[in-house]
Amino acid sequence: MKQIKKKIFENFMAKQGLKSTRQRDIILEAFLDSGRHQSIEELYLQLRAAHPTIGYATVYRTLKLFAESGIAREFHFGDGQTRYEHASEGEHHDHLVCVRCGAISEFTNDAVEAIQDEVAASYGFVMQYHKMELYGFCAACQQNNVESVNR
Amino acid sequence: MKQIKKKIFENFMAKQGLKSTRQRDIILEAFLDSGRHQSIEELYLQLRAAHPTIGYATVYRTLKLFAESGIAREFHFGDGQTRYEHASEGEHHDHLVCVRCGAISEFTNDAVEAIQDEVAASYGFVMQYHKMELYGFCAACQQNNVESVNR
DNA sequence: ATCTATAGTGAAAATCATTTTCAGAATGAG
DNA sequence: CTCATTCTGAAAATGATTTTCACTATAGAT
Repeated sequence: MKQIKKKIFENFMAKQGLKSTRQRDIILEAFLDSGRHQSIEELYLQLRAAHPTIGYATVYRTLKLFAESGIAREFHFGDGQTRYEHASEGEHHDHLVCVRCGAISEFTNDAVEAIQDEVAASYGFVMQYHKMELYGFCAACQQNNVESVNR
Repeated sequence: MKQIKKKIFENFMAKQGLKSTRQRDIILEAFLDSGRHQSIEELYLQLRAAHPTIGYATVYRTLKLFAESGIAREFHFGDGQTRYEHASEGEHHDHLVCVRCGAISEFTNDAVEAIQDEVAASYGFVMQYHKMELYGFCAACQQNNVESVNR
């Protein structure tokens, strides 16, 4: 999986006439190893530990390239930060976001996918992509009052 | 409907010990008369025509109050601007967003609502609210290549 | 109606995430 | 190895939103 994505990105860069650099390799590696739904800041701070010279702007720029190449997808969950998650061709899932601790989990539901196509069709829409997010209290946050933050 | 919302807001303000002011009345009136999905800037510019002295900050502050009181709902459609739409107790709908002209239409689908509850339950989630957005090309944009912008 | 504590306002400054600029550094096709 | 091109990091710029601050308006008590 990781190798496939590296390959996809490599092909994308070649096709666009863009160069492969040490920084991009480092950021790609870190992104692929990271948990899903990382914010740019989180990834930057993590990177910075091992590679103190990498700049914020480069992380921004590189994550944008990942999204363009198709190996990542951009997300906004209303907290003002852009997050990136790993993306795979043909694969789609939706999100459950805990409004208390911020934990984000994923789910897939075929019925939802089907209904979406139906709705789009009935409005004469040609759908490109869609988002579905359920916001509420996750199981953990209902039980304890601990400040559990886990994205 | 308009009167009901005014009443709801009035009650909310009273309960919070907040004052009723000329500006808030003006903004409320404009918001209720406006189309749905207005961005803050759009509403501000419209207001400014009739009331040149109203400040940007006041519009921001007042729209936040509308959202807190329940008569408005905040939305982000990925264009970096916050939009507010009219909200009513118990009523829910989702959105179709045209990626070309930006037109936003609404739809409701009971099956979607039902499935959402189901999914949330299966994850032990207590759902507060949810969002579903379909992005694609609206019927108009498929036909003509005109720069039709209509939110 | 008047006082007065409190909340509200507008303008400008501050903030925060993100983007751009710019001068120097790295890459890779030839 | 050369050299045009792309990259990079740091800092400045941007754009949306929030806060600050001195002043004003509101509303409950007098």
